[in-house]
Amino acid sequence: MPVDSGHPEPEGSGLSLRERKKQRTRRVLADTALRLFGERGFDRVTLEELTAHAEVGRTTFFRYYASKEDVAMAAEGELWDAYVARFARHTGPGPALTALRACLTQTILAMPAGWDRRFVASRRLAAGTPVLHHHSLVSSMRTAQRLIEVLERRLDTDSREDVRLRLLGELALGAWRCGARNWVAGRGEHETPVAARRPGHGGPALLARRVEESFDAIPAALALDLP
Amino acid sequence: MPVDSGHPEPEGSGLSLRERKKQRTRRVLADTALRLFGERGFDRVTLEELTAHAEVGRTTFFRYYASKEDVAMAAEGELWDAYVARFARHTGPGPALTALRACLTQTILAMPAGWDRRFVASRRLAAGTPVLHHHSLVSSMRTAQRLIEVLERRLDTDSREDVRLRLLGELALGAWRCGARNWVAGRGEHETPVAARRPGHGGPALLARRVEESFDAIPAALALDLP
DNA sequence: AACATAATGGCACCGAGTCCCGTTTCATGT
DNA sequence: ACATGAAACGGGACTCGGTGCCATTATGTT
Repeated sequence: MPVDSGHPEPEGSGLSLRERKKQRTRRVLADTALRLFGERGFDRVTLEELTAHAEVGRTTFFRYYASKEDVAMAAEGELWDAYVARFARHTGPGPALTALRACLTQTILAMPAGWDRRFVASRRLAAGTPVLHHHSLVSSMRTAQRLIEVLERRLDTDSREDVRLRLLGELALGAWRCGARNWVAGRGEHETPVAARRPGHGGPALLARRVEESFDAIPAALALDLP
Repeated sequence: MPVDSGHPEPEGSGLSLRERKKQRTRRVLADTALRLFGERGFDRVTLEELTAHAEVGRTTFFRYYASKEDVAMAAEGELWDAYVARFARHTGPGPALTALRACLTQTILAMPAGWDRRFVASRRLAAGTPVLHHHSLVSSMRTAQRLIEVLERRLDTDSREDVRLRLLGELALGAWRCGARNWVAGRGEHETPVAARRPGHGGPALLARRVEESFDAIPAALALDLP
């Protein structure tokens, strides 16, 4: 869809009028959703109300988002698309886990301005809404699957032949979940500087840091002893 | 609920008549569900039909299972309950990952007879039904969470303080997912003996073996190199 | 200006899940 | 054996997410 055909509109962001309208509708839906859900709770807002506020028909909504959960967690979806794309582009020898890790932090830091605010709003919703939390888990697992498929192509192997591929994908996203959880909780490895103010949780930089810390902890986790 | 109060029924499995009837209804629902879903597909069977075949009211169904997905994946739920219970009981020093691993394989091997057939039927359904696959992922993630809570109590730590706890929980269930996937696919580390006949997939023993292989592969996965 | 195509939104429909409430079935004490 | 209280049951109405159909409108093209 984002492929450029004839551009009759030299003005704007280089997209056709139709494309710009679609982008705009998509944004309006996501923004209104985050606002309404934040105000009154995910399950106390019906799609009827959401689409009314966004001034689109109910039918149109489903042409932009696959489900009510989907629009609430849109920010996460954008991160995963960017992550998989980056990892697929990434070329270079070295440890696979390091590559997975580097691509993830780079992706986080490269997300467009304002992304972190939308993301943290989603996470806040998910914290109090089981179905949203589930949606988040599933989307991260789907990301692991997509990473594995990239690895399979790169190494020309089947992940059923070599269990290591799947383990790596699972592990990378596991580390992400640890890091993200600690980020929204406002807790760090050692200290949480006062600078980590509530609303933004310190921004993408701190999120990336939390994820790095989780990756760092992997060897120590394997060695953890029970008393 | 399974606590023993006055037992007016010395006959049977040591449960009251009411309790036995409930167990029976629960089984009937799960069995009919697996049969109908297997015959015509998960989303081509309505709850109306399911409850009609099981001869219970629609209302009653939801007193036994939380959702349509839940009854389809009941076998998995039983495994997780048993796993968490065993790990909570498990006492003994040593590497935590080893304990998680041992408890999992022991739990698999200790599941009641016939469990593996129901389980493999569930997995087969899930393979062709996205919502069931999602349900499976979420229930394994919830299990990781429960294991983490056990670890927290054991070590008297918060998993936000010590990222290693969460990483371990994630890793254990990640290894499970790898092993289970290879088991249903009928693929092994090196070879798949002819003995691994289709329907039962070699039974719990082979499943446990696949999971062990996944745990074994963890160090090698961390060291995997990209060309 | 006329045409082709894509997006829109109204409408009817399906089915999962919740709630309420009257009825039935089991457990228990006399 | 029978009465009583509690628990399970099931019918029916309701909400709401999600799908399919189709006429209408808006955009891009010639």
